[in-house]
Amino acid sequence: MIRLSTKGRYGARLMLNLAHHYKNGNEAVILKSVSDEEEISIRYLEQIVIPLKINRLVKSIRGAGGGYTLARHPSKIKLSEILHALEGSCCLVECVEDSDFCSRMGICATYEVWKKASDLLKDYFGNITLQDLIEISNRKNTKIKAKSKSKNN
Amino acid sequence: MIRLSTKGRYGARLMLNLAHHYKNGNEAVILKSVSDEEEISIRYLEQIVIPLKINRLVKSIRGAGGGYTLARHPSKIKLSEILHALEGSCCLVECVEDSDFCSRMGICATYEVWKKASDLLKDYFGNITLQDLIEISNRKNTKIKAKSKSKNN
DNA sequence: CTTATTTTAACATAAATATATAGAAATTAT
DNA sequence: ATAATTTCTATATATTTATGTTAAAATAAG
Repeated sequence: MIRLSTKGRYGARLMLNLAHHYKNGNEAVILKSVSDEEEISIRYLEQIVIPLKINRLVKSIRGAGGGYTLARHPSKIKLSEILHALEGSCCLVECVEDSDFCSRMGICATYEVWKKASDLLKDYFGNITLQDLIEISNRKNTKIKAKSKSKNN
Repeated sequence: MIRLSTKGRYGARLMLNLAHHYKNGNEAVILKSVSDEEEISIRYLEQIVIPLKINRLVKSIRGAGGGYTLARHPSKIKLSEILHALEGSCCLVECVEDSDFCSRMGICATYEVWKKASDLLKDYFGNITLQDLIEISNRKNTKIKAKSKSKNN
């Protein structure tokens, strides 16, 4: 499949969840709370958060009262950075980033196509920040609220 | 990873190989020859060719003198059709095609983003035919020939 | 200062899926 | 019949996805 791995998808949701809690002085959020809200196994979240920390997208605070926070303002974190941290790259096929991966690069017509498709995605994800996701999320939520309100009337 | 599976990649190369042999009355090509030329395990090609046949992108001719041929002219076969046959879908994440996949669709901001990214890819692959790949391939080859020629002079 | 609690961090393991190989039966041309 | 080739089924290996267990660090309470 052309598929974004669960790491990339769950990681994006983890980051968006932290972004939602970013206001109010950016208090630390524990993974248990993310796990409950996003319905993702806490054990799996623990693994996902490691590369995010290594790539300085989140900060960790250990011990009681600790948790995780975004390392920067949501508007300063691009989706492409998150995916890059979690997927190792943002490209569709390995041969696009690692020229040693396949010796046929020079003659392979499909290489050109995968390359351009990867660039399309990279551009797209490079222009979306967590702030954008928050706004999309808010729009969706207010729509839902409006709907359920009109139902009751 | 955001990754095209080997099925998709190998399948595209298999189809491109058949397309290269399409001229001359579209003679049948045996998988052994594809395997040798593309350096892909023949056993694996056997598995990959089945969905291509089911989706009527190739025709099979059994027995001695048999092999596989394209079902239509290369200009009439889109890359998106090949990927769809092999990947089941052309989308980045399952929730985009299968609304039962995730109950959070209504509130999930990331859904919107994966959806648009999937559409980007779908559009891109929907506008590339095997004929286009042949032309890219020819351009690449003549360039290589020109280079090795100038090296000798 | 000691102990208990909260939380991250690290390591190990299990389950599911994707990738790849192997053997042999079925079909067809000669 | 015989050789060439697809087709089917089984199996092996690697990678991804997910869970479980324990250790380490920081804080809070007494």
